[in-house]
Amino acid sequence: MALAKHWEPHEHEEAIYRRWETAGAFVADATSDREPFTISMPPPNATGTLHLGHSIMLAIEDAMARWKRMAGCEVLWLPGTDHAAIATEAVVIRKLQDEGMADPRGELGREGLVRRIAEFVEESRATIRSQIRAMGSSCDWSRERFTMDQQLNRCVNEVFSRMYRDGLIYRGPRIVNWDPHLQTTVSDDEIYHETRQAKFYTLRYGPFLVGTSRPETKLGDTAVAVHPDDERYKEHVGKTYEVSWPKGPTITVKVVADEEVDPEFGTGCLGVTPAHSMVDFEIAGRHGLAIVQVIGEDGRMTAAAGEHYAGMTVTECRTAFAAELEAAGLLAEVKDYEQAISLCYRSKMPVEPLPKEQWFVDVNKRAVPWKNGLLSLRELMRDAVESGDIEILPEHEQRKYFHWIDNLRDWCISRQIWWGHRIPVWTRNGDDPYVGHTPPDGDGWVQDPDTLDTWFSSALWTWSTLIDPELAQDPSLELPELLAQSPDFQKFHPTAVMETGYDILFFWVARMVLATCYATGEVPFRTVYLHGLVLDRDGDKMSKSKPETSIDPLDTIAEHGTDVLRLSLMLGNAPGKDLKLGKERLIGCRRLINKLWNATKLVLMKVGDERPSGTAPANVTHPMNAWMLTRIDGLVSQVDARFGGWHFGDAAESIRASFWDEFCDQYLEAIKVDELSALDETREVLFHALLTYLKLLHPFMPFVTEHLWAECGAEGMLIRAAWPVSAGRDPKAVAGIDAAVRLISSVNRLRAEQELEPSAKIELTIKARAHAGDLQAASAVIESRVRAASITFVGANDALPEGAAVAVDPEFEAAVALGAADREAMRERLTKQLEKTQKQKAGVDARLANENFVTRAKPVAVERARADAAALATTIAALNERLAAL
RNA sequence: GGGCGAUUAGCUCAGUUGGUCAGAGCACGUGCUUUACACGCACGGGGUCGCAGGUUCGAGCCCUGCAUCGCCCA
Repeated sequence: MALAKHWEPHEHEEAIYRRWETAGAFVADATSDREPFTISMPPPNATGTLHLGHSIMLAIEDAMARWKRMAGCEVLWLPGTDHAAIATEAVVIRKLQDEGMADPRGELGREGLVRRIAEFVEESRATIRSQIRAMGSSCDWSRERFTMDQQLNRCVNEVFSRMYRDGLIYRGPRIVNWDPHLQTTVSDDEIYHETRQAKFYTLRYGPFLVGTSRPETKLGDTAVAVHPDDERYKEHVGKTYEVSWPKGPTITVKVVADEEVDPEFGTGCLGVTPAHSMVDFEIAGRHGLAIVQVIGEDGRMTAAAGEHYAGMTVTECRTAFAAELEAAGLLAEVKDYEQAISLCYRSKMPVEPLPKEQWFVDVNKRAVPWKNGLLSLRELMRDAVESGDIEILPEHEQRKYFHWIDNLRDWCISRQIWWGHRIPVWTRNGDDPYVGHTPPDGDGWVQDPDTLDTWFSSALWTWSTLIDPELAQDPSLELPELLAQSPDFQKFHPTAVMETGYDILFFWVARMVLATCYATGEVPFRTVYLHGLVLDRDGDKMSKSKPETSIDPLDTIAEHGTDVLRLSLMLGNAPGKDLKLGKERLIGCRRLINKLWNATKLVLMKVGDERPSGTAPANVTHPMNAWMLTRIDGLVSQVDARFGGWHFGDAAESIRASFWDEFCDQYLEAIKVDELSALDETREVLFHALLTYLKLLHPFMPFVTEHLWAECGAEGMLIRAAWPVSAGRDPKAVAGIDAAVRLISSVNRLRAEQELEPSAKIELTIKARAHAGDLQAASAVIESRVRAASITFVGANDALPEGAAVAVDPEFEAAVALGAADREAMRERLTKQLEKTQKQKAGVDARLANENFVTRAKPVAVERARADAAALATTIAALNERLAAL
């Protein structure tokens, strides 16, 4: 039965996916002898919906997985979802509030709220699951994981406990980023900066002038710092002053000398507010200064700010305090200023630096055994990449990684929210804290109320997902035993590739390196492939406020099908490169799929109901067939090389180019000639070529290729077909057909130039300087492609017909005998070609005349130049002859 | 302020170790109901490779400076 007119994705995609799944095509076998290839899918938020960031991730990873699977690897692509602590808790609380619950935390209590969140997550997780399926993802659903699964919790507790015992986790007061809106700390990487128009105030401050953009914090100052070499203030260093603010309080400030102070900035005096600035906190630590907290966790001024200000919000206090300073004549100057403020990624609200008792990961303590030494976590992260154990692509991201490591501070891992892995620490009056993966024996123990940063559990993702869930329930097993006895971990870890967006390198990738090297002694992955952002056609971030350029993956799938979306994300895709995606691009991809569809239709018609084997025939007689086999062969090598170098966009592009230009435009047109299509070998080559293109394209457009594979009646499912292998055919052996292709093109150019009627048949004469045999063998093809009534071959030294339009090539001349030839047009073109050729020859000659070139350039280059000069000379002679004949 | 990039045809981008490297797709122009495909076919026009120096026999490619744009960090 003939193929339908067009590919209708919606009629087939779901059924095809179900066929793959039912056949178990995605399931990895931990007991196989095949080489493992593992990808841990970066887990989307369990409550999220598919966006283009997910789509590009899934498209790339699925292409990797399908390619490696066809190439014979035991592929495990492990899917999962993330509990996304802060985001999810906030969403559920808002939902409950919308439903009329004023204070969900207070009304439900901890257990109640966590249960509600868990229920919500469970329900909404189905959405993202089905969307990952809709993308065609060939991931192993039997191994799906969730970051809050039992065995993942076990791993989290194990790692926390071990780090605590090794002294790598400590509890201590430090300045943290406090989000008063979400009522939790956030890590350094969860904040971003924005510049806003603000005022810069300079206040009279005892004997000093001190500048600040946040005058309200000055209520909590305990020192004035100056640079040790600053002569202006030398006499003050070491003294203590009392500063009385108009409405209180009176603060006591010590004058200290500290290198950190920039004497050029402002007045060179820095009011030190240890409680509300990271830098000041460190200065305070160096000089043993008091810490006075004047801003509370609710974002309001504390009692320490004095009775007058206590209870005001920060903004209210700033206004009030500035006004009172001015009234008292203590405000020396106010100017406009671009202030960089810190905002929380989640809430988009300003974060307050506050001193707080929190859990931290110490990145500087040398306590990790690694390669015969004892390293700090910072050094460990550096070594894993520096040593080449982990490769980061694109390479320049590696430099950013090192830069980030150099500036890394201890990692605050505790969060004041309820949805997440609870910190496995229990305390009891008078006892030392108990830290472990199970609660302690005895009564009266209270577990730390905080939960861990989501990234702490995601940091274990590559291996905690491979721990056997049954074994994880046995508390008597130590972590090394759990690892040793989990078949999946043994077979599939370290993973091969971590494929994710470059925007997540520090949040996640670096932390996986840290936690995994520490806990398992193995790197989490060999290669980090970082893809770019998907932007709109103008190069801006996609945004709902720009609907005309915004593209939604689900809409695109509905409108064009999944293959179109995937291909549009893969063509032109290179590591680290942002991708501009517009509607035009989608249309372009749809065209390729349509072309594939129709080419298959033609091949099936030509091949007939009795299908050939699909393998390449061992021997072919017709040069056109040899040419096609050679082209396919070269393509396979090229695609392998590009896949191997992770250049997916280039791989897709080379397949597209070969398929369209060589297979469709040349070969499929050629086989319309009966003489060729009547050959059995042609049917075999046709079918073999088509199946090979289907295989090569499968990682990029799995649905339509799988469908066409079935339409071809090929064996089994394409997803399990063997990846093509190049036979290493010599392209020089088919140069004759390359010449024929050029000849067809030049004759058609003559036709256009002479403005021949499309239906007019021509009399063609060919003078072959090379490949005469192949050109003659292909004469029927040439005849059909250029619409010739007849072709006459003449010897290399014979004359061409008088008054004919002629095309000149280094290897042939082609003459179209036509009475009405437009001599002027032809003279013009030949002259133009002659000028161009002469210019080229002059360039080559000049090089060859240069003694330095001949003696100093690589011999290969010189030889090539000589060959070029000879070929150009032949062409020039022929062109001159043609012009003279006119 | 520190770091990382980018700048090649109207647009999106290829150009691997310096030597036919000035290319592709889209868009554009002309012609075509050629028996798979107008989501097509044939043919064509279009760029002093951001600017200025330098290295070299030779630079889109290497080096230096500048300009413009983008991202990350402070």
